[in-house]
Amino acid sequence: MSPHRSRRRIPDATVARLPIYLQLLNEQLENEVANISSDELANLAAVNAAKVRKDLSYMGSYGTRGVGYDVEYLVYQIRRELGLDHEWRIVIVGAGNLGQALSGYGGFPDRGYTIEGVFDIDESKLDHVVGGVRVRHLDDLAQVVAQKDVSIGVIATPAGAAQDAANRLIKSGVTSILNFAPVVVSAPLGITVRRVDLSVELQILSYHEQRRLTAASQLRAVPAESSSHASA
Amino acid sequence: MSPHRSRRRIPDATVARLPIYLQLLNEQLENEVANISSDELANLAAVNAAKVRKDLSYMGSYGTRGVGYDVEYLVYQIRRELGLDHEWRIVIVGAGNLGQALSGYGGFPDRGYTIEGVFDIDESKLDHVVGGVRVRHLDDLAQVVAQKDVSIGVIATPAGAAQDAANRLIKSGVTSILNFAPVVVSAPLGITVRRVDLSVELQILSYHEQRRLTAASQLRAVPAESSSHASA
DNA sequence: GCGACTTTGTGAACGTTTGCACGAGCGACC
DNA sequence: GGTCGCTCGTGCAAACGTTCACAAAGTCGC
Ligand SMILES: NC(=O)c1ccc[n+]([C@@H]2O[C@H](COP(=O)([O-])OP(=O)(O)OC[C@H]3O[C@@H](n4cnc5c(N)ncnc54)[C@H](O)[C@@H]3O)[C@@H](O)[C@H]2O)c1
Ligand SMILES: NC(=O)c1ccc[n+]([C@@H]2O[C@H](COP(=O)([O-])OP(=O)(O)OC[C@H]3O[C@@H](n4cnc5c(N)ncnc54)[C@H](O)[C@@H]3O)[C@@H](O)[C@H]2O)c1
Repeated sequence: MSPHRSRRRIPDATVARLPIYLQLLNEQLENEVANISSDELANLAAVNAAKVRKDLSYMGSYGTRGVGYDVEYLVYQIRRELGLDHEWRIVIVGAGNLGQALSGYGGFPDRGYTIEGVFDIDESKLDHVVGGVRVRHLDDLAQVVAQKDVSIGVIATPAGAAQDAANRLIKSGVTSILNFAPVVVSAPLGITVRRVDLSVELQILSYHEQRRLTAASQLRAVPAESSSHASA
Repeated sequence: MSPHRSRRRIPDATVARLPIYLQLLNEQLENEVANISSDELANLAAVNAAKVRKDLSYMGSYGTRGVGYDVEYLVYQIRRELGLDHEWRIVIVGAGNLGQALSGYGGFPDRGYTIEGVFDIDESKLDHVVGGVRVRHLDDLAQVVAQKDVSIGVIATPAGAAQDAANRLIKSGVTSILNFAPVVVSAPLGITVRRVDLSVELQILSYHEQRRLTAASQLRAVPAESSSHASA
């Protein structure tokens, strides 16, 4: 496949927003909306309309002036750019509370991600079936990754085991890692690591909370603080 | 309390890194490391040393030239800045897979967050005890939030119910929301909303995966792509 | 076919974040 | 007390990201 290949490099900030546009556009498709303006999409995503246009322009995706964007075509474009025209195979390391919740999560298969295995070292968890996937021993990881050509690994182990899990994933051939453990895992260049850390999120929230409190107690009549952030 | 109050406004990018420094510094404390240089901390956090120094300087936290930073004092400073010298009360809306995993998660109480309630509308889930917290009916939300002075709400409902959950939280008096549902929830100015979306993370990963593939198939000898991102 | 209207695509201005480079301060040792 | 080596704090420039503002390109009604 190669009608037109990834032209420019897309800025990180834009890449992080494309999935959100995609989700909103899919909702529009379900409501049989065939066309959408940058302004409408911007409202849905709670961002600036110029940003939407610029983001979309990176994909070379063309709207029609005076009209807007064809929703279906836009969905196609974004999916292609994000690599969602492939199917991605993933493994989960750690079959505890979080690992099990993830295994059972419908959001994976919905979007073209197939869970090829869930791994743990706890004997008592082995062979349990969670979310339709049997828990296997961590020692089988390399084999499954190689055999099924898995490229994404999810770490759902306790913090102490996360770096080891990452090492094993990388050694097995995984090139992208999503880490839920609250530690910084290091990886060689060429491996993409992203961290999702609940406590970091909470601490950012409490920073703003605290700020609100002290701001309120200090000056009573401030112009109007910008808030309602990176809305979700 | 007001020994010295929040001086300047701290940049968002810095606020997002402070929790990570904090986590690393706490680990250092456990290892009885009393002092740390910006360079060492930078290595642990996988960022640039100048960035670490600048980040810390926003707090007015002073290191000692030629020596480094006192770990304990730095921990104190960051905690204060993030509002972790208060205890924050939170509620969780949605007691499904994710809500239950969150309720049972040790990471909350560890860091000064107290779960004051878990709420659902599914009769069959009411009064179950998950993670030491009894599941209550959503109709009790306002009462609990008011009575316990809850400021943070976590949304773990299906996507369709998330906006309603947010509305109820806000009406009840919550001012910060952490949303796990894959939708954009809108909130009035003055409410901080953060979104944690698994599928967004995966799509960002697959974008990079896809990029690696097409880059490899196009030019064989590129200088060396920067990767190994926002390491965790 | 023309004018009124709409909405895109993008240059340019502006704001934020990063990273370098270096002066200044501190400790240690002579 | 002087010198040396280390590490902080920060001015500055470059990179990155956002927003404005407007010409260009389209639709639509007549
Ligand atoms: N539970 C949550 O809601 C939640 C939320 C955010 C983050 N987290 C983080 O996610 C991670 C997992 O949380 P959890 O609640 O599922 O913990 P858990 O203790 O329930 O599960 C951890 C699992 O990992 C397994 N494990 C331990 N060492 C392993 C290794 N070396 N290789 C493979 N598996 C190993 C354990 O046997 C266990 O099954 C933790 O780092 C936690 O901080 C959890
Ligand atoms: N399970 C995961 O691993 C996972 C991962 C990432 C994101 N998510 C997202 O988190 C959310 C919850 O996921 P889940 O797997 O726990 O789903 P779930 O279906 O297991 O749980 C949802 C719960 O919300 C309750 N609920 C429904 N409507 C409600 C309402 N109006 N008010 C209060 N409660 C209501 C339901 O009764 C149910 O108990 C979803 O939006 C999902 O996309 C889940």
